[in-house]
Amino acid sequence: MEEHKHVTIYDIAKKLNLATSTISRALKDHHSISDKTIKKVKQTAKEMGFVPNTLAAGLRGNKSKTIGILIPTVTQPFLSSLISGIEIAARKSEYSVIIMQSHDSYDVEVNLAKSLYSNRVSGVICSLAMETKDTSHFKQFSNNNIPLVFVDRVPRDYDTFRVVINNHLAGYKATKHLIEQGCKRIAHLTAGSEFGTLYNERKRGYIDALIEHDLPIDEDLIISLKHMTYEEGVKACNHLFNLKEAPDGLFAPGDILAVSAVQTAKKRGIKVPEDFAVIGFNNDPISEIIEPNISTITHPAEKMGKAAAELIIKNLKSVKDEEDDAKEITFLNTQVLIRESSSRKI
Amino acid sequence: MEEHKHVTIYDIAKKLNLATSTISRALKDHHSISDKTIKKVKQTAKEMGFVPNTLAAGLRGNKSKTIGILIPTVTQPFLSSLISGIEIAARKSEYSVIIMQSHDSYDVEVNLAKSLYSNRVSGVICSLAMETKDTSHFKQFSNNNIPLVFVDRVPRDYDTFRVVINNHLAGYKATKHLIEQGCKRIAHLTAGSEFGTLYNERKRGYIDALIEHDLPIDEDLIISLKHMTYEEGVKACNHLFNLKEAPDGLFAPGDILAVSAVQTAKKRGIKVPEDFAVIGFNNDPISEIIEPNISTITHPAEKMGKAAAELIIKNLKSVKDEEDDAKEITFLNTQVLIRESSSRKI
DNA sequence: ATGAGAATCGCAATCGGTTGTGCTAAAATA
DNA sequence: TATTTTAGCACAACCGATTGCGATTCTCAT
Repeated sequence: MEEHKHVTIYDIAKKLNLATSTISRALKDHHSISDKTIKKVKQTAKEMGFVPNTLAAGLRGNKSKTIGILIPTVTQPFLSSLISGIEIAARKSEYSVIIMQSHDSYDVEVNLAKSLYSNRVSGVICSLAMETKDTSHFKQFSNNNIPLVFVDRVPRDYDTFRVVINNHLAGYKATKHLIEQGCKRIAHLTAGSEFGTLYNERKRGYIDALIEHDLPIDEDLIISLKHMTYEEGVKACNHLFNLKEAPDGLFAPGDILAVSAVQTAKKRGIKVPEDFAVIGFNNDPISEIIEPNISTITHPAEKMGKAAAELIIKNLKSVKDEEDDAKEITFLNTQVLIRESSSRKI
Repeated sequence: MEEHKHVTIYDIAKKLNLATSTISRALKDHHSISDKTIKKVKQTAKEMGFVPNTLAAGLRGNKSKTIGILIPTVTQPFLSSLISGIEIAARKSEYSVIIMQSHDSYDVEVNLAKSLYSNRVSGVICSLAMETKDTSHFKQFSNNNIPLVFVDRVPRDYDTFRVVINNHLAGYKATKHLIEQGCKRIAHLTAGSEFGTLYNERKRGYIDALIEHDLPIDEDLIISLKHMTYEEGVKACNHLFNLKEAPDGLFAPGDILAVSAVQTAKKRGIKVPEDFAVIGFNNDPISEIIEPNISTITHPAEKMGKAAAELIIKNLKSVKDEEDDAKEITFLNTQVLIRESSSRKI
């Protein structure tokens, strides 16, 4: 197999009898290069099939026009949509995207963070692993002016960019909706001992809604899960239905859990939404296909990804404009989508 | 903000009064370095917080320990699972994964291929865009000994690695299953004017099964879609149900289409599977959650991703072992999962 | 025509590992 | 003791683009 040698700016320089510096500048429309030189350089660059070597540029500038994504997994609808949003926004500014999965493991996350740093990514977008209770492995980015954005599962105490929704408000709205449908004993699933704020906030919203409507808070109706999976959802729901005083509603902080609840209820002959109203979270594709389709809270995954990527890129451009108020939390709106699983015809 | 300077092998060398070459070799257990030197170097490297600069290494060796993924989108269950498999296998060998979405556009795919090349990826894994009818933009990889693996949506005529299932056999098995359930008029959805082989193969399997069982091939029952979406599925199914002689079964080459078929049927009062049996493809999560849950063909996405990544990594290691029979098509097994949407109690 | 200033372009260092080659000292063999 | 090996490490070129600074050429105005 023949070894095609890569075409470099040196080759172009030699062919045109110019200095490599001129080539380099011409290729990026530097003002100190004449228009005709620029045109000539670009022309022959194309003819020779020149493709810039990102690595060389990255080494020199100590950055790689690459955004690192560090998330639990890529297979959850919310996260794959997030990735999509990031990728689209990044590409628009000619950034590449490199992806790593923590699988919700703290140790893995620590390793991958180092690997991202090793790759000299220009910025990092992260949604924390379930296990993570300490974020010191992100200091290497902060310490080196590598913009860091946490999305969705954000740490409680790290002073950096965040892109989140108002989880408290969302939890409140979801619960209030159920109350308005006549539910008196609303159950809630949440994450056990969480370091981040996401599920805690939703739970707070749930509790505040109950309080506001003079409903009692029954700890028996609040179940902590280790993982947000279908199986754990089924287990929790069966537990709930076996209570002496079973719930008549459920706010699940994820659509998969809502699906498991609806199906577990049906299996036991419990009518949804008449006997048991359910609202989920995220507006996953499945929520509107399942029967009954599931009320949920919208979660603008792609928009959040776009916002996160743009935060990084903007911050990278304006190195000198110290003015722009960094470290800012971005809130985005969410809506209650009322569908069959919670609309009682009262 | 303080500018932490990166620790380099030069810093380590200075501190230990050794040459940088010794540090470099020691860090990767080169045989020409004594054990105690290795130990000492690794020790102080850790103490000083040394993190290797991937870009520098990549520039020197003209490769980046990175695998590029070029696929239509990351939000389809099959593709996100594929990514997951690739990422896991890649990480095991300390490769990173960089992802790009063609959004089924040929022009975008061409651009992204160039970008991957510019990033000096070690290898490329690609599932072709729907639009793509020409693969000359992949020659840059082949010409430079960058391993290229096509997965699932593979080109018809490119001599390189492939990871696919036996689509003909799968289509045959799916159709045969419907026939065995008593279906006489089985419809089929497929992709219009496809350059690749995927949907054509499934269709061939469908036709061969019909022929083998002496069933007529009715072109009215075969509909070409432009995109494999829920909406197009609904449209196509409504068309089918409006035929004078409506079908009594459907082989859909994707679970989303199967879902759309089942729901369209239900909406029209057509009983599934009694009046209309359906089998999908891929075993997407939704297929077993929907009611009735949907018979389907398994498609081992993660395993295929793993296989593709391993193909690349193995091929990269053995540069000299010209022996290993490259350019080999990997076939993987698939199964018919019989669920409610197609099991008639005959 | 000539000097000031602007417009262009070249030189060479630099980023941080990698690796072929060569040198030196210690270990092995004669 | 003399000589051949071998282990252990140092030198320096190299990958390809970037960029500060200096040098040269060109443009007008005087």
